[in-house]
Amino acid sequence: MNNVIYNDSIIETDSLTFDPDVTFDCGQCFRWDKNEDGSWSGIVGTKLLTVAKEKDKLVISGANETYFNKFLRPYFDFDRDYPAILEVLKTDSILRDAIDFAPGIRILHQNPWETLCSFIISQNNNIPRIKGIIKRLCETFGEPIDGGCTFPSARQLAGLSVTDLAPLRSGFRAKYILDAAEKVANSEVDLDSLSVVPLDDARNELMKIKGVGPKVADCALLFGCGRLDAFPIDVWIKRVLARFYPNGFPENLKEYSGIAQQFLFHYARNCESIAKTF
DNA sequence: CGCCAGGCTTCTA
DNA sequence: TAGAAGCATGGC
Repeated sequence: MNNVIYNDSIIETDSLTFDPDVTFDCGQCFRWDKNEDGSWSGIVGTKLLTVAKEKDKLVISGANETYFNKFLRPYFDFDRDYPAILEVLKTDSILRDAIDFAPGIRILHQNPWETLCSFIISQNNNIPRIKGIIKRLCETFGEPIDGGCTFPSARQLAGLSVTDLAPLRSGFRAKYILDAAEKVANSEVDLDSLSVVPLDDARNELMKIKGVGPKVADCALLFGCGRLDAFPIDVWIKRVLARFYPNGFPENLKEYSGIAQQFLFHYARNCESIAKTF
């Protein structure tokens, strides 16, 4: 996206290809919260950011220019040509409806460890409680920063016990979090390789962790490793596939099937005329 | 009270 | 090797 302007600690971009209301609320991230004035605040790395709509622009504050270029540009995937990708996806009639329903969804490129850990917590769970567990995880084991806490690293969690994690109230998932932390901290699972190796190899690498199956692995790959070809299949996507793609998802769109998945997920759950028929 | 929540592991036939 | 049960917790 070339219409991103840095201006005295404020980043302006257009609101056409980035709508915070759907991007932050479509189930891909858990550390952004809506403020009373309609803006969003969330922690990315070591900074608390705020994203606010102003007319047809978005204003992102909380980062200096160096931080923006090094961390936020990749996080928001600002250098990817979303309009061009969406044009291709819209050659499919179902995707055209899904994209028109909420055109401002972007796939965030989050930290791989944070994403993996978050989606381990997400299993058989609902979004408000997922956010609560993650909040307590950061407050208990992360580092304090201005306005909140960082997400604890795998190294910070490795070596802890299930009893140590009791304050999170994460239930049966605590042992999975610890297994992930240990395997990542001792390099038994190599997160750095996941963005470059073949997709199946990346999934199998992640599934060495207890409590990580195909769905959690694909979410970590799509939302945390920039693997836009990863296609997480949950109950909603299963319904979409069964009804709209009985012969399988179009082969020619697989390169960006992860982006397509997120539009379909949001569409199936939030478009009333579709959701109520499932 | 029972059911469900962006699943996965374990048990069973 | 498919299919169901069990899993912690909390909201409704």
